[in-house]
Amino acid sequence: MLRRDPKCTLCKLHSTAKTVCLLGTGPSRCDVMVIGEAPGRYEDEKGQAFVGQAGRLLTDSLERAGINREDCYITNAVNCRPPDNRTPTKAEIRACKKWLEYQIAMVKPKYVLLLGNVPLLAALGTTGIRKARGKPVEKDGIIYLPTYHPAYILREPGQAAIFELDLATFHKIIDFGGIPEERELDYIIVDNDQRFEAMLKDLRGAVSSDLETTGLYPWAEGSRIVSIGFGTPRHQWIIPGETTSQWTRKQLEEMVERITERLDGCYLVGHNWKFDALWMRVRFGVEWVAQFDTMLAHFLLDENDQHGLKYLAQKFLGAPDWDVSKDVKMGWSPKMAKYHAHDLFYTLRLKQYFAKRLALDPEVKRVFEKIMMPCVELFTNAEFRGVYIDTPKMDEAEAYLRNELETARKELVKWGPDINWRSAKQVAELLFDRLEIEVIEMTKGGGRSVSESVIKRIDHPVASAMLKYRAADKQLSSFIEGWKPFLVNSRLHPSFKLHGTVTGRLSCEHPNLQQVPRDKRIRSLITAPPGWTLLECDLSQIELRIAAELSGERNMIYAFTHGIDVHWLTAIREIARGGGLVHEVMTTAKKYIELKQGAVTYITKNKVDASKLNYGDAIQIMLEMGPDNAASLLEDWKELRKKAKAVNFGYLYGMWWKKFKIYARDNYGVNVSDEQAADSRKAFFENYPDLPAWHDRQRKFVRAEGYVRTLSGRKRRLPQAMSRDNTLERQEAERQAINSPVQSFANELNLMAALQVREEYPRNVLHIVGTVHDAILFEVRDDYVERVTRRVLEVMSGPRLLKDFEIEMSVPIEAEAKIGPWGSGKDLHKWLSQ
DNA sequence: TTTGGCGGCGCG
DNA sequence: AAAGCGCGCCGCCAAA
Repeated sequence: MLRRDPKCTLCKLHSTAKTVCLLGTGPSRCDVMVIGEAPGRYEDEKGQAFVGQAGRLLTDSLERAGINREDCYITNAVNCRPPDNRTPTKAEIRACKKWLEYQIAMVKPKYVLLLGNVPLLAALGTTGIRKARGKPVEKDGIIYLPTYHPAYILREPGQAAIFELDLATFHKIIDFGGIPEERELDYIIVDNDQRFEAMLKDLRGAVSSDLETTGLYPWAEGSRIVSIGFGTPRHQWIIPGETTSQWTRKQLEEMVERITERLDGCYLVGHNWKFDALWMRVRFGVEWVAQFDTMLAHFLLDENDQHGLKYLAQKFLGAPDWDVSKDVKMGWSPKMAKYHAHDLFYTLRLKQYFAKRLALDPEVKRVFEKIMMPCVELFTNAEFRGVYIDTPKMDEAEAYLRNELETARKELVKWGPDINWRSAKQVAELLFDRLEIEVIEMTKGGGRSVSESVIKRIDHPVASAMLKYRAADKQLSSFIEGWKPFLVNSRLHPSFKLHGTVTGRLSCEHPNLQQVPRDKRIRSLITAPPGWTLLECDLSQIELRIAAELSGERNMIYAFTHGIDVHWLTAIREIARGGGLVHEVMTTAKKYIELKQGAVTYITKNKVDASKLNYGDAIQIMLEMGPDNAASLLEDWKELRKKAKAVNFGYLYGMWWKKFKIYARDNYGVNVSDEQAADSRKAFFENYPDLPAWHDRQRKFVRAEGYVRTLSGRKRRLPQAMSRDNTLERQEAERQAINSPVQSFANELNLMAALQVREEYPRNVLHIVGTVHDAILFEVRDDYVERVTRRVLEVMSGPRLLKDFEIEMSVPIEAEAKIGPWGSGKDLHKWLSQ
């Protein structure tokens, strides 16, 4: 056991220090050692190292990096306090080095963190912390990582990020058991049978896999897999693929088959695995299921960051930039093999690291394991199946739209024969310069806006032709022409990105299935092939239900538990308050009573007679009959509900009345006065009095913590909310803190249901072909439509996975089904009676 | 010739 | 003073 020497006289510091030879603290034998500069005033007084402000910062930062201070031996390069807070001199460092060597000999650390220039000089004999920091150095079998001293961070808070990054690097080194970038790859090109057999034997435990391909779209003409790779903790195996002459097609197929068997017992790791799984499915017809996707793991750990493999490897593992040019990646070469080996190597290493990070947050980990990873497989299948397109109908739609476009164009050329009507700039010049129409709005970039909202307000014959042109042009270019390049055997294969949004919703591209117009002419092009039926099931009013659940809003909860449509409730309450539409309310209510052959009973159990109907009762009856009944009696009510829906979402998520004014004008051509608009907002919160407190709770939480969580535990990090000043960014973050848990959980419910339904039916009966935020699209075999529809609605109103997440909802969840071509499907009742 | 920002607009 | 949230795609246009 090492003994300190309070009578040490190796340098002059003993004469001024209160505590002479203040040695370190921590386990006398451990892997990790931290070396600081010298005791400060507080340490000197206390006789204990690293207990001041800088010590606390060190402890916190170590913890954030995943290192427990208790597991480290912490000491200083110089063990007596230099007077006047000066740094130790070189001579003092040299003199005290003996003590440092004793301590190292005792502790026998594998990894040493050097805090600042003084320990850098003491341990490695070099100076220049700015250059040396962040770069690990190996000496006498010990890995040293220099970084700044925490005291420097206290003085220069701007350097905190770098300090944290270095500590993260340090953690990685500990975790990895060495300096990542210095550890050599050991890759083997599988170019003969012996190597293939050796590879199979090596495929056990955690195995990373990755493909190199000729492109991004596996259905494209000439798409091929260039190489198939596997990474183990021992080797990286690269199999020359379809574009090489190393193996015949038959040999490759046999190899893939044997690998498939072997992978059964492995823990398969991929980065954006859906991509690779899809390629293997398309090119070889095999289904390789991964247990860990490093891209999705990082997405859950930081949704605000990028998730590319190279970026992450460099950020977390200190990897070099191993990227090569595009043409190297697309063709087989030794250079490409090495590149491929890097992908495999770092995918496996990232898995080690992210698995530990996920383990620190069990809630997020559960989302990863129970939702994200199962969804990788679900969407691989959805994308592989694709959506079926009614191509003859598509041709008809195209002809119709081309005709529309031409008609509009003929009208437009009367006003500007030489104008490119797709150019906002040229249109603005025509309208506001040549035709001298008054400028109505400016764009964000300072141009004169020619948006739909502006054109609608222009009283000139050119305006209506413009709107017609735009509508036809948009549909034609985005949904007819835009789809053609992706059409393969009458199917589109959109790509769903599980990491596509900060809230956890999916995004979709190539093409985007989630932005298909509701216009039947386009939407109904998506259908099912003969023998199958398209089924769409959506969670009704799901965001409002979740908002009601989270806020505990009494009126919303009442409405949902009593089967009242909340958008309708808002609409009716607004009418009752404003006192408008008296005539319409009375006649609709009367008609309803007559329809019901006399008296009706409404929720308050009062009996109402048509002849003695008063306005208050009429309002109650309107509420009870709901929007569909009302609309069947008077068309106008449909619009009204739509308007209320926008009001609900707008005000719910923090919209201000000024925006409501704009909304009312653009969507309903209603010019609302400032007073009316402000009043409508007030009324909304009077109708739903518990919402403000929920808004406040969310704001307070996000300001204090810098994040919010969904019911499932998924995190939305909003560091901007922690700003001390009430900046625009902070307010934005606060609104996101309100919206995010709602939007996020709505999506998760949808995914939970999709996962369960998929599990319950085999693929010869049902395919999920896509999701649209709160809806699932299926293809169902004709003879199963009724059974499946009933079951899907059941599952969506309470997926089993909620139990795994210990979520109990007091607000009921309901789902609706539409059977038939998308956008023109019928509900089950109508479908059965056809 | 390619890239990125912008305006505009489709969806939940 | 200013205040819904979340996306992708099209074409234009200027810069590289």
